[in-house]
Amino acid sequence: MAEKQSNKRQTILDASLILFTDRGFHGTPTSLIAKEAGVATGTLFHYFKTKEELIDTLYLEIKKESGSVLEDAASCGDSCREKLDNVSNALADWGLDNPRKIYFMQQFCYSPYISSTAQEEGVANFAFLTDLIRTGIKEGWLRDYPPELIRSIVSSALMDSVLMAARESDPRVQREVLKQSIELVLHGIVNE
Amino acid sequence: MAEKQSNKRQTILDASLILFTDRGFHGTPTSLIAKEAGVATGTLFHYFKTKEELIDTLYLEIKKESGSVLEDAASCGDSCREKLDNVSNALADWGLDNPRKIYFMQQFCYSPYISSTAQEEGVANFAFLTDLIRTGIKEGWLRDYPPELIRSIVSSALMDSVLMAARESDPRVQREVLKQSIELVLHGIVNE
Amino acid sequence: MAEKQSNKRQTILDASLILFTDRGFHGTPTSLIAKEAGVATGTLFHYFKTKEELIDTLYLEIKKESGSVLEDAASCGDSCREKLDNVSNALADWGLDNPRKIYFMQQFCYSPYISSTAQEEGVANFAFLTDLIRTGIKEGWLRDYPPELIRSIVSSALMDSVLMAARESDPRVQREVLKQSIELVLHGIVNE
Amino acid sequence: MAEKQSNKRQTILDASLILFTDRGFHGTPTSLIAKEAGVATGTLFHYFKTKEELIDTLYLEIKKESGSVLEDAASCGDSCREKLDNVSNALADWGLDNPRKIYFMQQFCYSPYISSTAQEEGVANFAFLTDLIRTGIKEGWLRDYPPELIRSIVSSALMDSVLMAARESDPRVQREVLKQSIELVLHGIVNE
DNA sequence: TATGAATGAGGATTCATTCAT
DNA sequence: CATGAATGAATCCTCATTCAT
Repeated sequence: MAEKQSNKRQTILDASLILFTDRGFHGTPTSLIAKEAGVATGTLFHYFKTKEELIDTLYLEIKKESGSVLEDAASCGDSCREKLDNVSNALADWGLDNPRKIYFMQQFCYSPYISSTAQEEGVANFAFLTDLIRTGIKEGWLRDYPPELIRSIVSSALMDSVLMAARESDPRVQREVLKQSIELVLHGIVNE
Repeated sequence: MAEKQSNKRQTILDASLILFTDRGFHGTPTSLIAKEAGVATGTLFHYFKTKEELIDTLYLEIKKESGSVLEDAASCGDSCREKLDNVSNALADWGLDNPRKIYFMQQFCYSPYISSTAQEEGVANFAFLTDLIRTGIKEGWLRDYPPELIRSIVSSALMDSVLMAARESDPRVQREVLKQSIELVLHGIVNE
Repeated sequence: MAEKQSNKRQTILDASLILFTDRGFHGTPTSLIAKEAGVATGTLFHYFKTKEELIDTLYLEIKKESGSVLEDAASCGDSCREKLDNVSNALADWGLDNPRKIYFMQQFCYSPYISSTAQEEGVANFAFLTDLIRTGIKEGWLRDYPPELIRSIVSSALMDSVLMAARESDPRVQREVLKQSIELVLHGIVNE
Repeated sequence: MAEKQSNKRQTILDASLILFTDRGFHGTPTSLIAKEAGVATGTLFHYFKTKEELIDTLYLEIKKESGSVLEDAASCGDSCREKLDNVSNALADWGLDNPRKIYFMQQFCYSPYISSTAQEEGVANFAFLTDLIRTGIKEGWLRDYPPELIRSIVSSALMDSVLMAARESDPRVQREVLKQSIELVLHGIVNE
């Protein structure tokens, strides 16, 4: 009932994620995306006016998805501290399930390929994190540093760690690597 | 006196760094690099067999330069702790002086555009950092976590911070941002 | 009515034959072929993945056409001797009508430009000739020499003669030259 | 005393013959010729003003060499008939010793790459053959056909045969193939 | 003579995008 | 909605040739 929209659109986005992370933007012709998605080249341009729009869309959808995953995690905690722990763990879980999405964000977040408007829109999905940090500082258990800076450091360190962990083959090792990363990073920002 | 060798090679590398960080690999035709460097297109290919070789070379030279800057800083400290501080500060200083080089490394370090052999060669320049960390752990003042993981977290967090800082216009603010970042990051990895 | 398939492919092949025989492979840019054929450069590469594939295709189509012309001629004779005469005359007729095709084959048959697989495929179209010669030898009226050798000598001599004849302007002279060539060549291979 | 001219010129011509027959004109950059010849690119252009001049020169030298080999052979016979036999055998001998030179002539004699003046000059070296044939016709033992046509047929058939023979590995087989070819071809042009 | 760095016009090929069906 | 043939501007790279040393 709800999922009316042709599934071709999603098929194209799925194929794009794989191809872009494997071969980069430039290394991925639209014709190849269409072929892998099993549609005609013209069809791709029905759903996305240009290649850039396709890229932006994919970027935003991933940003949105990860943002809401983390926001859900935050809402499941009672204390602010607990919320931050939940968020960290949720990022680890989701990242290990979706390493390509993490890779995509890391690889291209500063890329000139992504339009700056998409860039800004994407970042907006994580505004709640800054708020969370701000609260933690007020409560005194987070060190008193610029919330934006804390958020930036935490997220870049954790995203990189997810990528490191994803390179391990044993899931137990993956989880261990991320657990340690979280400990290291959070230890840096809490008092005591 | 001594540096006879044609400077065109270096001119091409310099122009490439600016163009690549402004416009990305794909957005930078070799013809434009040649034009900006003030040489003929053929000359570019005289020094670099392909565009990819140019990219790899630039990547490796930057990795090498930054590696040796940090290594020099490390050698100027007496204690291991002092060495680590010096390295952190050196990264901040060099990064603020060469934000494009940081940007280049961040933007492309996982990029499919850079050959994996160049990737590996580049990483080798930072092996001494892992050793330094290992020593710190043995001495007891660094927390006992996998040295590779610590190095990865510190470097990704600091490089990101350099980029944040570089966006500030006031040099004083830039230095302050980086000072805070170093405090946050190091606090995460030392005991107590 | 039936030939729906875009005729652009054939247009490109036709233009190629003229240009290649006039200017050689190297002297014929793909852009010029496209222009003469009245299509966009991209279209040429839509039908032929590379310039070499275009060349191979043209070579093979000509070999196939000439092969089937000669085979048809052979099938129209009662005796083996008659078949051989028919084949010789058919080569003369077809050659005078299509001197460029003869020229193309002569000029490039051993050329490094044509892939060796195309080379072999092309030769296969004339296998029936060797069989014909073999029969003639068994019947006793052809001299007992290696059939392959006979075929090679006859065809190289006649093809060259077609080219000589084609240089004459008067069709009557052309026919006379070829009649004489056939007499000379066949006289060399028959007994008595 | 006599061989003053720098041997580099000859070295370049030697390298050219090998490269041109292996890779064709277009597939052989002047830089590669220079490298194989062990000289600088500039040196090549000291001896040959352009690439075309190099090609023409090589073509003419080969034509001249083969022409004089055949002319020498002709001069060693008493009767006209004997001369023709000697010429045929000399072509076979020289061809087997220099298959690349035969190949070069065959591959490129009609090529648009060779200037038409070089073409004509080259053919001039074989004028004596036409005279020889003309004499043979007058003497009555050669069939009365246009001498030019006879010469053309004989030479194209024999050159092709040399190439066929050269593909054989056993020298004995090579000689046998050529002996048979000569028998076939000459049988076509003599009376009786 | 000999060198080889430098040149830049030219050429094969790619690919985002359109549009008639 | 869907198709895929057609387009042609744009790009990477080659290579004959020059010239300062």
